Amino acid sequence: MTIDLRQMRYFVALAETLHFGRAAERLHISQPPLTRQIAALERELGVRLLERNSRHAGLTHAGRRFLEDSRLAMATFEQACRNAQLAERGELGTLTVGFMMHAAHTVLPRLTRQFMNDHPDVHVELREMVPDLLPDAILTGRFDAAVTFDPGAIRGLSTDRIHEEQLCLVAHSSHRLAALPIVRAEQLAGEPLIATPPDVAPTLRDAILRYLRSAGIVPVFRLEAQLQQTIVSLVAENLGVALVPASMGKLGLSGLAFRPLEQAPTVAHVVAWRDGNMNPTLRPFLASAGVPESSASDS
Amino acid sequence: MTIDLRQMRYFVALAETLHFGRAAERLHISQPPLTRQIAALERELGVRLLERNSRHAGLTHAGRRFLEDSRLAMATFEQACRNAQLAERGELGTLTVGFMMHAAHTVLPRLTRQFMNDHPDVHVELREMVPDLLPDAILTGRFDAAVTFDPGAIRGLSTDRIHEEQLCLVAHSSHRLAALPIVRAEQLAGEPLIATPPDVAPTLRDAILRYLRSAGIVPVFRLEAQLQQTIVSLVAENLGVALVPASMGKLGLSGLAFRPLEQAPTVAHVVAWRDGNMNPTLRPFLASAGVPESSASDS
DNA sequence: GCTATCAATACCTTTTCGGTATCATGACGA
DNA sequence: TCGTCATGATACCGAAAAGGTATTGATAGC
Repeated sequence: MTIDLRQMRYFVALAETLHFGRAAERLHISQPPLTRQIAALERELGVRLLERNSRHAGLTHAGRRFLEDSRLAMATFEQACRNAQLAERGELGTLTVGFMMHAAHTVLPRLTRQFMNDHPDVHVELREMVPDLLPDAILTGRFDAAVTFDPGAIRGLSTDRIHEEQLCLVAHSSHRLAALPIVRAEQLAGEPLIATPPDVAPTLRDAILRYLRSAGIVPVFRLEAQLQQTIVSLVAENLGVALVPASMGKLGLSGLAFRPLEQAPTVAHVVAWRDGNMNPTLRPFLASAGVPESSASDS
Repeated sequence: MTIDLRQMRYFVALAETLHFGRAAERLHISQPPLTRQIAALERELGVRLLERNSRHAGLTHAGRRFLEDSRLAMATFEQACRNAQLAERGELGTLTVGFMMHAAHTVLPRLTRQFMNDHPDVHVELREMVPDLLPDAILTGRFDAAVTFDPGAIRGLSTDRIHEEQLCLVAHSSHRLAALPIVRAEQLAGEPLIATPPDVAPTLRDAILRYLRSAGIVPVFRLEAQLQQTIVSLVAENLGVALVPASMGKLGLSGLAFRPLEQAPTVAHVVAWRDGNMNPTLRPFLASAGVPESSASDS
């Protein structure tokens, strides 16, 4: 078929006025081209769309049907164009965000709500993952962005700090350390500690190690688990104490004491993304996360 | 926008091959026009659809979105064209059929099933109506066709007989006439009859009158109702006897006796339509009803 | 650095589209 | 009944757009 959207547009105008002259005027063309295009349309369709009585024209049944369908087709076409523009501006599309479980208790909920409010037509896919696997998932393009502990400098990966919190001590309520209003590093000497394995969250593990070593303590790790939630649960069973991000205290588990540390170390959450990720929805997401325009764009 | 379906078609071909030369070949044009049309499309949309690396091209996120939407838009467009052709052939559209209630027990079910089987995309609207109002409803265009007792010759109305049946006597089981295997007109003398009012179904009323008068009987109508079903129900209450189309006996009401009449008069069902009704679904409907092509077309 | 490949550009030809003028037709009024 | 008016169809012309051929430009791989 050589039928054209123009012919469809002409036909709709004609069907709505049922008058070649007035329809042509509305289309900003003269009457003869309109007559010709309609004739061509009818010829190419092989369908009589209008009943002309030389006095006034009326739609045939097929014409009425074609009018409805034409309106739909034109709307669908225009929607396609509009969507392309929205997609390029990052206001329409899909964004896949990986995050470590711990972030579900800190920045992720508000970040997600903020972004989804500002960009209602972006489909967001959230994927939980242990921190050490996130950088690779971003670099291979499986995720567009990630929220995790700072993984340090990685080639091709940009990061921006969006959250920082102190570590605190968590111990069973009956533990001797639970009686202290504030805990000093030296007081942890010889205490069996529960922590994440070194490869799962190196930043967090390192922060704990540095803190203890600066007080001359050689830590004893007898029990390890990947998730902070798991660690806290194990502490609740009195299997040891742990240094965890202060936000874990908000979970409201009973039988536990969260105590501040003197000169407490901090851990940061970052949002991370691949340099050169062209998903247009990424920039708005970074903007919602508070990443400065400069560091978002020079990646 | 001056964006064209052609450009969309070109883009889809290009997006599917990701190669200007091969896409152009598939479109039966040479490569330069394709390059130009795609460039024009991107310019008019204001959206970069392809990432060209001079070695091979890839879709941008917006391009991927536009590809999906373009496929939908093109399909919708083609559907519009196809539908117009189907509508003209009467294979798609809406047919409104009025009918007298009595036809629901005779020809209407099989006629409707036949037509809907043969024309699955035609929407059928059935409207019950008392017989005397049907011709006007057709002439004013509210219905495309009607199934009713023969209304006689009406200007602008064509009819074709599609069903004929004898009248029979219906009486209460305890009635004296119920004992007879066959009933003669003379035996109805003085019997109170239930019938339709003269203006509701003149043909039927006249057939009954002629039958009785030919036997020299002056009928006594003490009770009248519009619907044959109502009449039969009243007979079941022993409020009188009635002459009704034989098909009423199939309803299976208990306590009633249906008896054949000697020299029984017949009543016909016709399908009726307005001369010059241009609804394309009407011809196929008349064909399903068994109306000869000649009488359907010369109207 | 050379070559092969592929998209972009230049330039020309053909097609299509729109504009003006005019014609054909049928309704309406004198 | 004839003239007039309204309206869609045709004829013809100029402008715009599309496609074709030849060529250039850029880059990946040897």
